[in-house]
Amino acid sequence: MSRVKTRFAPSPTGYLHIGGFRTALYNYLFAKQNGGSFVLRIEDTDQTREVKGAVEALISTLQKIGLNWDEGPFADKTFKMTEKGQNGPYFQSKRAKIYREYAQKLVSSNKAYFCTCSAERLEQLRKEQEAKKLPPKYDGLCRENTQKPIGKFVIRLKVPTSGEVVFNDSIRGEIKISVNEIDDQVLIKSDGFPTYHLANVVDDHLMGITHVIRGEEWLPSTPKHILLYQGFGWNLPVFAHLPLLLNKDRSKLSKRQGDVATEDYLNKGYLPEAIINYVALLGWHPKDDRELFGLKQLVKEFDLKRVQKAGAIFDVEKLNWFNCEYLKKKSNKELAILAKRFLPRADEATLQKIVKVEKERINYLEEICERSQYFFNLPNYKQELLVFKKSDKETTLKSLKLILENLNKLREGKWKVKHLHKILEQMVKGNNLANGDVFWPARVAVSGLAKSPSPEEIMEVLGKTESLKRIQKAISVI
RNA sequence: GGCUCUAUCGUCUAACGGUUAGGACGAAUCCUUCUCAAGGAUUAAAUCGCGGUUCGAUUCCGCGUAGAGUCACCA
Repeated sequence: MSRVKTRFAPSPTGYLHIGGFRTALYNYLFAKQNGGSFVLRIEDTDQTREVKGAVEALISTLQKIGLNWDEGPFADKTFKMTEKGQNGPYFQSKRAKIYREYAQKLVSSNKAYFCTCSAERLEQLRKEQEAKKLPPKYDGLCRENTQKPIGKFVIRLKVPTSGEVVFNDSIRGEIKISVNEIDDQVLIKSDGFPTYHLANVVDDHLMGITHVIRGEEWLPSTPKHILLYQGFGWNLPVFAHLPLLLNKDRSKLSKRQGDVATEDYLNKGYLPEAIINYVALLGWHPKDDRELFGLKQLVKEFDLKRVQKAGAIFDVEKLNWFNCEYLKKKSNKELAILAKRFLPRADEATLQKIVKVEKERINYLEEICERSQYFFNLPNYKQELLVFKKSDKETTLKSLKLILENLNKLREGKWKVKHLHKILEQMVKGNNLANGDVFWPARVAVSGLAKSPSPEEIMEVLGKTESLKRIQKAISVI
């Protein structure tokens, strides 16, 4: 058995679809656990669909999330964005000549032919077939055409007229399709570029791909690919068709029903490790009940045999949970760096303090921006909010005055949660008050909110001056 | 419509043909508590239907049903 080699072969549509990311991840995991390599190949043979900046976006997302591809003999070394040790992805658009040569070989061996049918004729044909309720298929008019025509032409695959294609999918088992279901697929388009099917098969063979791990949407066209392998006389790779990632309504995961771009999640401040962990578990599960896995552990534990057959709904709620778990593992310092872009106004020290109180209350880092506004500007609040539900106005006023008086005695250097808490606690005991009489108004005074972290946490972030100012204000409005 | 794939709690999923069908997310309740969050405890929640094979079927087979994917000079 030759060395394992897998590939991720996206077409550059502008962003990395989360389903595409899972495909890439599984390819990566499988290659690495077998000591093999993982290559990236950009399938950009459709000149009409070129999206500028798409390749760079794709690569930058892959790099941000930490999936690195290996170099290969066909790597394009001129590609700028690559880093040390990575010789860049393959670009099919730069290999058009290779595909044409291979298509010609197929024609020479009578496995393909030149077709000069016009778009109009094909359109006409389709309409007739539809009217007769027949499946739309090329009628084979040019089937015997082995001479290269003058002018525009395409090259089509000459699908056998009888028999069936049988292959084994390592996730789904044996799959059988009659050749009658397979159309004489265009291999080389009239612009000289290959279609997906040809380029894919030629590259997978030339690059020595041993395992083709891709989305289930490719299952119906796999027989065409097998016919191509057979036409060339090449050995088949192992095929594994992954179940689809689904919207809530069980249709194929798409835009319009939430974020499907991996970078959207990255931009919102979901951690790469959380995304990797969650996505890995969408369609795969280890033998036991463990759920928290880092990339390295996944490489060790992943098992293609345990990949699910049915599609999986992408549920943000569970992603949130994973993200919270990984957020908790980060130090305040690390989080402060990551949160910087969401709170550009705050300095390093403040950021660390904010992160400390908010990190357990957010699902993803972007939320910290909205959530922590009260640190910078005291929101307007109704004076009634200052009074705890089990308290009254007089007690609250008395309490606030006591808070101001007692906290004022605390030196700036000791303005920490621990000491602040102790003072407030002693105030409660010493004055025969309830916790709600003291902590609630203190909290509302400094946050202006009905729901917030505890008063002492907030005060530590605000500092003595600002905290006392806010308490003073509460006394004046009540 | 043809072809192909798929089917366990709301969601992700576990279960050599033998389990009180397990875990996680989410939900609910309670505890803790100044509120929120976190934490702790508890609860509800599933084998698509019908046949067959078998002592025994979530598991194997058939038929149905439902859902999805795919039928391009897009990938």
